[in-house]
Amino acid sequence: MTHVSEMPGHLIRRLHQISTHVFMTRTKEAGFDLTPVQFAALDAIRESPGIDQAGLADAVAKDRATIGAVADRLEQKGLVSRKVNTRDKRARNLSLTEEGAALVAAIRPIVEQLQAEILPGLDAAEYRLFVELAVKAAKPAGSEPSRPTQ
Amino acid sequence: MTHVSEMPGHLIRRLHQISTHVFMTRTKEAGFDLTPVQFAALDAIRESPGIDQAGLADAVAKDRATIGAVADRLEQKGLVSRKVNTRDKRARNLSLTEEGAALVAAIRPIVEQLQAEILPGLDAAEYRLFVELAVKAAKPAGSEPSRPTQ
DNA sequence: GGCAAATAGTATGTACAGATATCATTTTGC
DNA sequence: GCAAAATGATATCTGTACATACTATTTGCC
Repeated sequence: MTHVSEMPGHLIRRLHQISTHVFMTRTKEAGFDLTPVQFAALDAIRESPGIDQAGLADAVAKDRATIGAVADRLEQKGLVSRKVNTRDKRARNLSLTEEGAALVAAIRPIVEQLQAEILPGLDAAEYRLFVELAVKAAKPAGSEPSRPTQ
Repeated sequence: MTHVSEMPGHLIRRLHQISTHVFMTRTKEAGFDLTPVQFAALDAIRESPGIDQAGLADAVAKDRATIGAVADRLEQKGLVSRKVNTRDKRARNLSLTEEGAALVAAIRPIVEQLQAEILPGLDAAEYRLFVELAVKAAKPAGSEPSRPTQ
């Protein structure tokens, strides 16, 4: 009988927890107050300025309700601006403020560096292997780039 | 420059999401209404009947506040009984009710089966490799069993 | 034996995370 | 061109998840 602690579900939950903790600790040390999801959202907006919330939800793999709340907080922090799309009045186009762009630029190197700390038990080769397997596992069923999300 | 979608932090968050979704879908299909954390807690109590909440928090790697809330819900569902420890009146000893024990026995095979679905993109060998790497990565710094958590 | 430190649990507040329902607006199907 | 379906966003609800602060109790130390 498999022990719960060796089931992928439990292991992944543990890693998620460690990952979040490392992120929060390191970024706070560096003087920032941002969650992993907020960072992911900012980075996605940087890559696709003017993206709407549904598009952002898709880009960071969250649902619209969650992204709405995240956008609220980012707007309140003055990192993101939200403008009603003139062509589709249902949609809100998101873009980084100057402050938001500066913050992403400053925090990105830190985030890249802390990745290694998320998997401290693995050596370089194992780390690469883990990432490779995780990418493969997290990819949606049809792996061909036939549906470019748009 | 590494893309966010290939950073361990993001990959792990995605996998966690998929994992939770598979768990909820499959167990609901089978007629159960239980979250992954609630299942983990029940299984830990089954393994250590009479464990207190701090011990349980340790066993499933959550903090005391979270476990208090989980225990509330499990008690309300009639799956767990909470008794004040007579020797230490601060502590509450948790054990499975008859209903709780029956539920764990019924749901455990389902949970074991759905694990494979969490990583659908991986073949058997890759799956085993992933679990091996995840176990290694999730293990606390000092890997020797010198500190048996008690 | 008595007081400080440690510990178990609870309460509160913030932030995801997803389900569901609702509303406004746009697209479509005919 | 208009009703119906689809879509973008918001609101609400449940459930983690953790930090911090607080109470009650126990333990350690002198």
